[in-house]
Amino acid sequence: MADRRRLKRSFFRRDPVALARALLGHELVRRLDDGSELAGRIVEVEAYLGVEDRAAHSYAGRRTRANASMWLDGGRAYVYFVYGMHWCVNVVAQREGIPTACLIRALEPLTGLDRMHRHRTGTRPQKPRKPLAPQDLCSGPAKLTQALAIDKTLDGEDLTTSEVLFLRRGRGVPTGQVVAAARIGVGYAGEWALKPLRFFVEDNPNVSRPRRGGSSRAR
DNA sequence: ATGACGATTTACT
DNA sequence: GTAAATCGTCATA
Repeated sequence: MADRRRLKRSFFRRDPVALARALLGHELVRRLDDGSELAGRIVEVEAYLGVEDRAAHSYAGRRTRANASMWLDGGRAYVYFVYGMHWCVNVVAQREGIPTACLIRALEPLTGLDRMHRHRTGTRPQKPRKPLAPQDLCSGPAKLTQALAIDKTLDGEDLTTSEVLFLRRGRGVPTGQVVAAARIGVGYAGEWALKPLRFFVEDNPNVSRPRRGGSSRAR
């Protein structure tokens, strides 16, 4: 198959910080029921370190129906629902039983832009009413799930075998172009909110919040 | 049964 | 800058 570029299990079975950095530059691919393909290059990722990480859903071993996928083997998808209306997608790291993951925060749209645009501006809720520039399609964790039609049905999906959601090897990002900064939206996590666990491609217009930084605002 | 809370986005002052 | 939209899930009772 032309599956040669698909990232395999061994790629994912490493600590979440290493995985987050490694994911930059590779492609997230979504195949729809009608066979069309939507794809984007990963330009922003956050690492969630598991039971010790107060910002992680799996903090202190807290295990629920909603976050159960975090305990799956590396290379699975963890899709969760937030704020009553948005879905976000993670790539699970390490191995079964170790609940660490990487949140995909932004993509550089590559293929299927028109379809992405329709997904982003379709009927409510919380969707823009005006035409969007390419850099508005996938420049945020819930924007990209809208654009790629990712929701609960893909929670737990095995990215190493799935026909509808997977990762494809892309052009890597030079270390010098990777910026580390504090994670977004986790102000409740105390000092864990300050750690530089967010990684993005410098000067890429698709990054959700380009600013560098070591601090984050408390809620 | 009820209440509080988000790993966000958009629109508006 | 701030506020509203919106609801599944979990903790408490």
